[in-house]
Amino acid sequence: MAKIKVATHGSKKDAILKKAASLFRKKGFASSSMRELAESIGVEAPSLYNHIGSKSELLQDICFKVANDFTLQLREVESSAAGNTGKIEQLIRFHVRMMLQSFDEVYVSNHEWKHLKEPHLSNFLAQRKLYEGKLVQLIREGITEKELKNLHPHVAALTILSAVRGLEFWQRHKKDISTDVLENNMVQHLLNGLTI
Amino acid sequence: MAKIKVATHGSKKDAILKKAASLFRKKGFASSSMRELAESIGVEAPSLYNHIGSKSELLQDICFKVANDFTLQLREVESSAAGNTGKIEQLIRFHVRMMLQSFDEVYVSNHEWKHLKEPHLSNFLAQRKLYEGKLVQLIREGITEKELKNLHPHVAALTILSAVRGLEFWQRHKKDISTDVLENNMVQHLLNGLTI
DNA sequence: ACGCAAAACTAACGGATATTAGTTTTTTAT
DNA sequence: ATAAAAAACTAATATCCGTTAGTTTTGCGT
Repeated sequence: MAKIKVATHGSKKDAILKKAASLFRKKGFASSSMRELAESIGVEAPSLYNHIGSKSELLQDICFKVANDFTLQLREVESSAAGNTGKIEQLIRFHVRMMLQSFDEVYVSNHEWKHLKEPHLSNFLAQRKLYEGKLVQLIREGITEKELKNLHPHVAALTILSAVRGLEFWQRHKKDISTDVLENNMVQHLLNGLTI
Repeated sequence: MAKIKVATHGSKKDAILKKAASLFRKKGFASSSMRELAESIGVEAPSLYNHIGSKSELLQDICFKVANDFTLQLREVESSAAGNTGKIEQLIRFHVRMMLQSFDEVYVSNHEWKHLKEPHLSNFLAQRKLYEGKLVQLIREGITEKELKNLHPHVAALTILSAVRGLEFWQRHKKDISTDVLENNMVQHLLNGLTI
């Protein structure tokens, strides 16, 4: 009866993916049913299968879209003229923007990846590990070149990645503060510390 | 046939809770079945109900045990003689230790609380909000008293809490580094920053 | 206006789930 | 040793899930 509403320049699958990201974020992948997803779109569950292959495929598409965005940005940062500290700063700012602009998708990618099926699960984890490794290397070089304190590079990388990830809790206060100020605060805290 | 193995000074329910925390962490609450849990203990699923009320109850017990531990520690820190910065440092160190010593439970509390049923869900969130609020207040006072940089207190609190939370990814490297060094690294990074 | 493809629908299947009921075995207390 | 209580078992129920099959409706190109 009802038809799937498509945004301009978006396929029906894209419309489904958007709703799926929202549902998966709110209820978790395993607790979200195709019937619920269909209802949120205004259609019966089997109708979805005219546009998608399976429930798993939705999760894959969401997770890898996010992972690819970050991988792409990392490449861009790496080829920039900035120093190590500057590159790290660029990455922090990108994470902040992504979290605010694609909240549902980033959240799902961060929280629900463990429900990916093989071989996608392994691919995803490998991509994450690669990303993390590159950041560790940036920090390591920063330490070598006396830009950064001599902290354990893995711990520092984890601290940075986790801190930006924590912006998922920021959604409620979104209107209190602009994206710029938020970026600046995170960069200031993570690079220069909290104490005076 | 088989009996539930109980640790010294622990009830059978405690033994179940320990296994449940491990299972829920690995597979997520919604994707963990009572049959799986029973199997990991070496018993049939219905036998569990001689010791517990429901699957939900397991999650509640895990989440509130962790929440209470943190709330209790917060009270202790508040009544200490340390300054604001010192109190924040104590909290960071406690988070690190909790994450390493009660990994499964803290992880489940952090990731699976959304599957709590009312009124427990509301209680849990209220308790978290209270905890977060107290930390924000510590930071606010630190800023007023010129101990801390003038950052947005909410953002700083979120950064700290998220960073320690991120130690869940540290499990793989656990043996690389001692708890003390890890604590020191986190405190140093979050309070004094990464740059020299 | 008409035909065809896209996309909606209804009905249904096989399987998994938490939990209950009822029964048997095991442990504990006297 | 024996009775009572605790805790295991088997069987079963009702519900929900992802997905398929088959059918009807919709909408676009001619």
